Amino acid sequence: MAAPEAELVLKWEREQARLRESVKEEDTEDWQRSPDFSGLKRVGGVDLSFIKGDDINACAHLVVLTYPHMKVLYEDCKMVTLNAPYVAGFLGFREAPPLLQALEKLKNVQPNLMPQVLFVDGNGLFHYREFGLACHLGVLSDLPCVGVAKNLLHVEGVVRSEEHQSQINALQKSGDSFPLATTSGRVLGKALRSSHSSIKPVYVSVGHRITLDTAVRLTHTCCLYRVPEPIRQTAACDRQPAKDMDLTDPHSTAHRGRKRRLSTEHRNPSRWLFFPAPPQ
DNA sequence: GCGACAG
DNA sequence: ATCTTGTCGC
Repeated sequence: MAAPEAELVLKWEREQARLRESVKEEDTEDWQRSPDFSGLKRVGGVDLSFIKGDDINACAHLVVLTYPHMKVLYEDCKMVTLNAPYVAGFLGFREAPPLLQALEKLKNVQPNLMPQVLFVDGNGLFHYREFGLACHLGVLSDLPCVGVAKNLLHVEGVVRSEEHQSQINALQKSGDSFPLATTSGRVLGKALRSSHSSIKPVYVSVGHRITLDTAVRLTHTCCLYRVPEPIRQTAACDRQPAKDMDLTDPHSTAHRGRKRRLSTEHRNPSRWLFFPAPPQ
């Protein structure tokens, strides 16, 4: 946990400022304008998973699901060695490279399965310099991206205060949200109650080529549980059982998530709004 | 000045 | 990020 090199941080800040100019905060796709997202067929999710005492080796995951049914179309996980340390505010420099490689591989083996939008585990514009991991991946891949963080990053005045907690308490039902505004008034993201069964919100922000309202609406429709399915399925690396305890094997039990189970009993009720199924 | 701070 | 164990409820 050595202090990050000041010189490196300065270089990273310049790079973020440069790439920030390419972020598109508008809905660039037709399906984004549609009330029910008709035309949207594939949603992707990316994430990195680690093992207890090792923070330089990780498993890079990429999954592509059907929309709106959230069935797995493609999944890939690969062991990678990271070159940058974790420094809050600079996640992109650590995680973007291997995730971009996974997208590149998909483009080569199954270009027809390229997702139309990518869910990223982390923030987008809701960031110190308005350039979180979701923006980083968005700009470098030019794919529409949505940032979804499970924990609150302390950005310009937005902190875990009593005020913030009371706003969370006011989120009555799945789909409710409140804006995350800077001291200067700019709304950088929204806290969304993504499912009926979880009180803890998820923090949604624009990554690239999408509007904040569209990002929040889309995130809500992709949630069966608190975490959007594309990101959640990323942890389900439950395929062939590992032969030995080989940590370089992405299929090792150390990287294996829980099994998939999509029994209707556990689904998010408000999600039925988008299906020809029973209400509440 | 010190601490807080996505994954 | 990751570890940790059971428990209560639909």
